[in-house]
Amino acid sequence: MSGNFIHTFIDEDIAEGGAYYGKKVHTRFPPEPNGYLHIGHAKAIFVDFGTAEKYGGLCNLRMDDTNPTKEDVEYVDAIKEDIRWLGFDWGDRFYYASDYFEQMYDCAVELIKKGLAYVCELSGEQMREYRGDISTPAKSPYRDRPVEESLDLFQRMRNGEFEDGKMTLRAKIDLASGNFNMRDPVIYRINHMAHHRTGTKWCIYPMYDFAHPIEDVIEGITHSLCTLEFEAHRPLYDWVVENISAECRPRQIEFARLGINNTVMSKRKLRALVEENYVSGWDDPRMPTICGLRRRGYTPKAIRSFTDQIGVSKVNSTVEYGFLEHCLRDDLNETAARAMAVLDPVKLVITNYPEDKTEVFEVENHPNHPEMGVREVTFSRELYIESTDFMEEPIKKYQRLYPGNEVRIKSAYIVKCTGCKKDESGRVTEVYAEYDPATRGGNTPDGRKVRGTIHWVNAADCIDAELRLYDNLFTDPEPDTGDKNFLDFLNPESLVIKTGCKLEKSLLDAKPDDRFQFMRQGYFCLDKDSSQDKPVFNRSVSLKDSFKRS
RNA sequence: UGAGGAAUAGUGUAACGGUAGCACGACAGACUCUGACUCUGUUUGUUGGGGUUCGAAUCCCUAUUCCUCAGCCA
Repeated sequence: MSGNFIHTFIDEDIAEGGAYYGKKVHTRFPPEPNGYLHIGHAKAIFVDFGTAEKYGGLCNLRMDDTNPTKEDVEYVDAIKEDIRWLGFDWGDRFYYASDYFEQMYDCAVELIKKGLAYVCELSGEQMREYRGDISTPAKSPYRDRPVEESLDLFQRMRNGEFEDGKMTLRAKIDLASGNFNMRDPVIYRINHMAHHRTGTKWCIYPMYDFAHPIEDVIEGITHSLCTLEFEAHRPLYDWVVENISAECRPRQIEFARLGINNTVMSKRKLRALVEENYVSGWDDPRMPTICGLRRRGYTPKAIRSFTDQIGVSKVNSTVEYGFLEHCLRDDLNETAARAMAVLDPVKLVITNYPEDKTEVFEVENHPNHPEMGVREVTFSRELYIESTDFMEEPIKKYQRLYPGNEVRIKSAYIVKCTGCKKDESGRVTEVYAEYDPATRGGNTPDGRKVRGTIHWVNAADCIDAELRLYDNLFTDPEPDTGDKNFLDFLNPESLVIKTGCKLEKSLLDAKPDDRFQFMRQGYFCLDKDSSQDKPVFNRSVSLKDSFKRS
């Protein structure tokens, strides 16, 4: 792994020594349990866990659950499962920010006592009005409230004496700061709502800017890695760490979040896609969620390879979706078993092959990995082949079936095309060919060159299946920038269901985690909807096709 | 016109002040019982303008462009 700017910062910290940084590098991944993890989180997970790993340190998993209005236990388990699936391990360091509420409260009291926080009775509307602007400082008539009074009011806020929004606790910093986050930010608000873990014990909850640095201090985090939008919050982060009784000084470092073209990544939008039924659920194979990618057939290795290679920087960037696909192909090419499947079947009749004869051929499961073994497929007079593997009038450089041309029927025989039959509309219904018995097994004893090899299944001995082919959910590279609305760019062809596909019999034994490469059709995996009666396979990604139809 | 960031090929990402490299893509070719894989080759880049220096992507000045911030969200 090559170094990135975060490593440079950490190296500097280590070089400077100091009481704290002599210890192990300690990071954390702090999702809010209000939705499912997506590929963007995978990058953050890689940065957080990967950085700790690089320095022989530790990374905690922490649920940042300081706002009960949006959070739910349902997400906690899903998040843990996804991270585990990606292959990261937080050991016994799984925490909830809500477990620190008492300590956060104590910190708030400490700030009030130091004259660094006060209870403010401005309403939300008033606060907005009083916030000022670039040239006008903010104001609050409650700023100089005596410490004792704030202490009393804050206690009573906690006791539940006031309704939501009635008052807030604010840090007393700088009402004229050019950084609005420093204009006496709210650090506690009243919210009479049951929290998914603490129930009704609390009716006041700390704000992110106040809670996060405290969480980091409590856990002994050395480097708090987060995304770029928190850059302007760093002065506040540092302010909190400096003004509470902290035993360590975590350093916040920001990096760019992941963007992928033709993809939306915000939880709000993904939720809209799910709730308005544009997709089948959070794990719809078209979703950029971890569970969606998993169902699509992505492997943890491919995702880690992706996050590893896109790099970490402070530049807002958009990675091409094709790069994610490349990473998947790269993995699956080595590990996926080969199998034959015909998506658009047309019958091929070997006219000089006996009608009642059946042969069994052994086919390798992987051309480069003999240790993956072989499987048996049956062969007889009538086969199904891909309709695109025959052209009555071949185009330039076409090397598959056309009258007079020879091709290899994968692992079986070499056949010579003799013609075809068409229906009244001109559609080819059957293709005819003659086989050469001397080429059994697909060999050419006379050394003749046969350019094309096509895949097939035995018409009398195959399974009927449904294949689902996916494309990007959006047709626009940046579906939600400027005045655009991402819903206007939903791709109507993002899911193409192909029924009546003919698969070789061995695929009946497929298991959920198996991955297959269907010759020239891409990589597939069994879908969770699949059953013995109705096998369903998802295409994870297509194969590259350099054949130019001109 | 406030504050904080960022600009390197089509995309992403490297380069103590010392030959601008890597990956993906694209293009061309070789190989092939997958028009895949693999291999070979080609293409394209330091935002503009000054300055310092023997030497600048890197340091300085300046211009331009883009991103983030005025939630009692995170």
